[in-house]
Amino acid sequence: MTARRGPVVAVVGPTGAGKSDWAVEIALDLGGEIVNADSMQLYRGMDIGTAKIPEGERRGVPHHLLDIWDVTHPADVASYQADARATVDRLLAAGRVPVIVGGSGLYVRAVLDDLSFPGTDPVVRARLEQELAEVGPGPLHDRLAALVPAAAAAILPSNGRRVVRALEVVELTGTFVATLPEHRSVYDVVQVALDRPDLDERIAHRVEVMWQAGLVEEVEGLVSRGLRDGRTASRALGYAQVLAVLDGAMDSMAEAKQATTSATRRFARRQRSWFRRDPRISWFASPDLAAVRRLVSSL
RNA sequence: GGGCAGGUAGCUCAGUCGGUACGAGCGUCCGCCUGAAAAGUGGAAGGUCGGCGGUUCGACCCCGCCCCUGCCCA
Repeated sequence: MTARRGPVVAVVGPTGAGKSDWAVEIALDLGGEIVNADSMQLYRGMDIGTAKIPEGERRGVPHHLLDIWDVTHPADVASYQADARATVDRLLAAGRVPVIVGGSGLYVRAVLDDLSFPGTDPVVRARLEQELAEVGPGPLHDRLAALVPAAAAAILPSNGRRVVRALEVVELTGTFVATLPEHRSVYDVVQVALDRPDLDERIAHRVEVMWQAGLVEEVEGLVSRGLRDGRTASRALGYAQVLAVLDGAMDSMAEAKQATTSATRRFARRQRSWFRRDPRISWFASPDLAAVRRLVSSL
């Protein structure tokens, strides 16, 4: 493992709080560059619905790991981790401050913390998923319990997704650890979270603006590039709902908009509970540049 | 003024031939999360069943009056 070094800044928190803009300010202030840690902004062409910061608002600050995947590419934390680590290391070597920004909790941890992902095997995975579809999660969980009791105890029998992955890893490596490691970083990092008391209203407004800005057209354009086949991209908030209307599964765009708003709020709550358990994070209700500067200099 | 339908969880609604509300979805709150993570998943808290009175051993469910909402007729 690499020796601890930095500084690295991470701007996290629920969606719609204004992380991107604050991160640009921070980068400008510290001589840094942005490293994206938002799983959906990794996709090329998904701009409006992911609220990707427009070129014109980046104020000259280089942004890395935006638009690196095609919509058909299934998201993959492990490969993201490799890319992000390489980027961060390169920036540090150049004397720049990496400013990691994003609301994908697992992705942020994959960059900052000592997480190493066991391998994967498409064949094994496909077989297990097929089995899951046929018999449901119960029997698979029973099997996991026989193989690695501790892992089974930590994973609920109803969570087919996790059970499948656990079985896959067991098949590949002989065991599986079903709990996340300590919150300990491999870098000297300052993590700040931005949240807002009026986040729900902001989200509703943001969704409204996305539709006005042409989200529907964006989705239509992406469909021709294979969005429907994108395992991850097709499920993105806003995109999934527009697709549902285009496919006739949902009646109207008004309904899609409403569904997007409530799903986004639900997502924001999940993000909060993810980041809340990380004791290293300092929370802010509005951007505070001076506070970040202070935290960085006290590293 | 008359008629009809309805007033049950924060919201939309189920439900009970009179015997402790089996409620559901959404929302809210809390939690989990190692190669799909804007995904996946578990739990909890919320109801004096519109008001008052009556019948009854017992009413949210029956009767009366009243209030409110919607529709219809005048």
